[in-house]
Amino acid sequence: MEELIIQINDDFNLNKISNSGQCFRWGECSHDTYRIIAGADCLYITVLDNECYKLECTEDKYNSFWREYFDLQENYQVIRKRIDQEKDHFLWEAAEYEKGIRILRQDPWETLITFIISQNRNIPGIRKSVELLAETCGEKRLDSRGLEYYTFPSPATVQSLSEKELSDCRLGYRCKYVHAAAQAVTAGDFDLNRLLYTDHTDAVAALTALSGVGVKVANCVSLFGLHHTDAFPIDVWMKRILAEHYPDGYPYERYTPYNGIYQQYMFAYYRHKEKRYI
DNA sequence: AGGCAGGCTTTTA
DNA sequence: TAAAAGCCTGCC
Repeated sequence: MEELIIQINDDFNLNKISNSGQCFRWGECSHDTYRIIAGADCLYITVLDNECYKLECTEDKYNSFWREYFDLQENYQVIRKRIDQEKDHFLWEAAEYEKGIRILRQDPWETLITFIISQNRNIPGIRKSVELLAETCGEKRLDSRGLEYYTFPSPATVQSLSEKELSDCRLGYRCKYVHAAAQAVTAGDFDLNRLLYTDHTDAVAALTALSGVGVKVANCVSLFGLHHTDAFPIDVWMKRILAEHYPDGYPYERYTPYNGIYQQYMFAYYRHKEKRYI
């Protein structure tokens, strides 16, 4: 088995990332090991001492895929230190508590489908549907420990599914949204990768043109799938946070271009305080 | 025109 | 039974 030890001298907490609600195919194997499925790849990662981690992959695979996936070229300590403890105590406290969250660089297509599925559902339900979709039409592979996993299916593969096959993934009324998105991407009517190079406002405008993609889901895709770190998803929890802690308006300008990263700290922290882990 | 009520699949707690 | 990282349609 290929193994690699890396040291990460920055905020990086697997448990925080896993619980942050941006990824739905992370599995906790033990208190210190996670199995991560992303796109067509699977990785076991184990926490060691002194900011060191053991990755069950080759150095080439780390350099070509996982390093970028974890967004390791970005310095989150620097981003976190921009918060003024006096001016914005709630955000400061949230960031201190949720230190270790990073915005993963997930695949745009996988992120789009995942967040269409996410609407009006809790996290266990989202995980289940994503897994069923992968099992239905993803590719079966073996991970580094010889266990099976399913890759996330391509747009063409999802587009080829029947109504019943999608329905059996427990997608409910979202079936037609998932199918339409797969259709648009497969036909070339919708160029997701182009949106990697626009700003988040343009990306949100393009994404909301898709049926079943509203402003909230579009901002999630922009943030988690296109890595537009200024995207700021507002769901029911963020509405509560804004009403409770920013009754006179939220200072977006102060935090550009990292509004989305700060949003993640607040979202996770607030849910933690409300004891809503799922 | 733009805001709002009601409906939607299914799971989870 | 209500709520869940919502969105669409139809009505006013």
